[in-house]
Amino acid sequence: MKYWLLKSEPDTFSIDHLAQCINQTSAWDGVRNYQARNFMTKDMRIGDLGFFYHSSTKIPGIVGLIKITSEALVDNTAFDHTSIYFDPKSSPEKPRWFMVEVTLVRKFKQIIPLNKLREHPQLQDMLLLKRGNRLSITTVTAQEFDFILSLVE
DNA sequence: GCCAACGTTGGC
DNA sequence: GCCAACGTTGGC
Repeated sequence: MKYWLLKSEPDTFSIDHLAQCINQTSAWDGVRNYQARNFMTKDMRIGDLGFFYHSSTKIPGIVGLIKITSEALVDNTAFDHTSIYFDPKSSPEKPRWFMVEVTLVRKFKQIIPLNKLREHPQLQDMLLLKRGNRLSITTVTAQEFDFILSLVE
C-alpha cells in the first residue's frame, strides 16, 4: 500500500465538493503532467490512501483523507472541446491522459496548514515541502503519513 | 500581483 | 539533442 498527496485548488474542486458527490466519490480528472499521470497509471492501487491538499488559496494545507477507489481510467475531459482540460493531442484511440476515482475517508476538523507542516523536522524531507515543488500528485512515506495523521485531533 | 521554479515547446 | 523562449504553478 502506498500513500499519496493530491493537490487541488478549492475554488475548482474542494474537499467539500467531494463530500457532496454521490458516494462521496469523484474522478480526479484534469491532471496534465506526465509525472503525475505516471503515478496514477503505474503506481497507484485501489485502496491506497492520500491526503487532500488545498493549493492556491488563503491558507494552503492538508484538509482531509481520501482513498483511491479505481484503477487508472481514460480522462475523457481531454476530448471535450469545451473543457478547460481539452488537449488536442489526446484521442480516444490513443489517450494521453488518465484519472483515478477517489473517495472521501474523512475531512479533518481543522486544516493542517502548509506553514505548520514546515515546522516539523519529521517532515523535512516531504516532497510537498521541497523548494519549487509543483507536482499535483506526490508520494508520501508511511512515516510521514503516520506522523501527519498524529497531528489530527 | 509578483516572481521563483519548473515543465513544455519548437527551432536549429 | 540542445536550449532559449514561453507557459504554468503556487506560495507569499
